Amino acid sequence: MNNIKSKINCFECPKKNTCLKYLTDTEIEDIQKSLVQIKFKKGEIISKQSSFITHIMYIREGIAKVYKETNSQNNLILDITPHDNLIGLTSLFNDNIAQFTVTALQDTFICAFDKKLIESLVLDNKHFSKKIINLLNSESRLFFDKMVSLTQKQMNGRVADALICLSERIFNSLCFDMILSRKDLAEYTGMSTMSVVRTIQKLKKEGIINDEKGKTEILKMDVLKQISKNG
Amino acid sequence: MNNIKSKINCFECPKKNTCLKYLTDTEIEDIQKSLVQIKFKKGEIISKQSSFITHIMYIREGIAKVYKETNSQNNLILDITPHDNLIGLTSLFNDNIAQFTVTALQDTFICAFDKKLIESLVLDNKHFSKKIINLLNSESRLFFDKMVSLTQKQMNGRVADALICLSERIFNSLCFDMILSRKDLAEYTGMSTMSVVRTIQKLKKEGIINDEKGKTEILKMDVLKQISKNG
DNA sequence: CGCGAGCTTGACGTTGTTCAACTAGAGTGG
DNA sequence: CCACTCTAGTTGAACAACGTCAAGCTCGCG
Repeated sequence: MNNIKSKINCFECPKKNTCLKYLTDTEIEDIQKSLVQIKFKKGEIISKQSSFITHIMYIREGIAKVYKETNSQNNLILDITPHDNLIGLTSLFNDNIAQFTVTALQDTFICAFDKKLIESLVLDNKHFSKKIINLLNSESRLFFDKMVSLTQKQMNGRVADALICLSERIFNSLCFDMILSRKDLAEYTGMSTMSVVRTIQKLKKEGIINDEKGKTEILKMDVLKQISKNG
Repeated sequence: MNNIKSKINCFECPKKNTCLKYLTDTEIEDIQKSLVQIKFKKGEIISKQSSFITHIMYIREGIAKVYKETNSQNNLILDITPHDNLIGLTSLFNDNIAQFTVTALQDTFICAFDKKLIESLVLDNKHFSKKIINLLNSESRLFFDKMVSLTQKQMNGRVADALICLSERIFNSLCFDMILSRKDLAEYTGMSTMSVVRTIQKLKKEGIINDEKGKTEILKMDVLKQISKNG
């Protein structure tokens, strides 16, 4: 973890239009004042379940995993969150205790906004408010779909869903770094690590994917989609 | 389904403080103007997945089940929603296609508010906005917990969770009408109907619950909670 | 009385987990 | 540079959990 000494100015930020699009210049100035920028190394904890939430975080660069720590040995990975996304929105106007842990899957660059400030912006700025509610609801939809995947599909389908998610939502490419360990994949799909291994080996043998030295390539996306559909 | 001829006046509504608490009198008047009140009989569809959403619904009386219809035979019941709750909030500032089907588990009395009106109230009224976001986020938390239950617990734990939910969240009583069929319970817990039956029979034999003629009683809540905790 | 929907039960097959042993590669210290 | 350790990944065999099939049951209802 590493606080950035020379803060990037929000007005000059190349991400300005992604993240601050709906804010006025005065509002961006307020953001700028309270802004904290932090770099996290791969594997580091960005936010810990049950701790006090003071900030809403914007992933400027990198990828994070968001998961519930449960009493059992296995966690449940709720979401893999790529750059240009906000983390912690579900704590808005709710209690300030983090509902999940967030860690960096790659080196990750975070802009942390004061939660109270964001809350007041949501109340004062209609465009921002609209966007935030829209984001919350889009997120909910992803979770509903994930819930269907987890309850209705069996191993092949769930692993296929995970791979499709990585390819389409996270990397936007058929070939990508396998940033998730087998155990991560297990916690993401609600399976055991060994079952994940076996399922992936099968997909490899059938020539549907390739997976070597941390690089995964989807060779037959159509077949993978079919597997996802059939459960 | 039955449109109410003599509309209940919002200002005289005994539920006024639950539902319209954060609105001004002028705003309540607007609500009143566009208000549609509908009675649904047990089993009737209140809102159908994939149909066009025009209204946000308030369950004035009754209980509804909210579920995803999937390609498989089995649906996934996302939530059992008791009276004094809003349905359809996840469609706010999102597209207008219903993401799930809602049916009445009991005779249910709905107040349907124009969605566009609600959206404009959310943008214009800070207190209301705050409350709506709070509701959305509280709902999300329930879903996260449900997801943990579905993925990490086995049958006993999941059935225990369902019964505890009915007792504590829906009926607020250890003894309640079993409004869910065995198939409903299966779709709520992600199990097969037969497995639900077997699990419930076991709980009965062990004297933890009683279940006769559509009435369910939790005899040993402490044991049930233990089962829920142990998975 | 007979019908049908929902519930129940047992036997059996499938799916997925667990345990244990083994492998490969990365990092460490001498 | 080599031995050593450590972790992640892999594999097979035994086992448990859960679903499926088929049959019978119950109860409300016409």
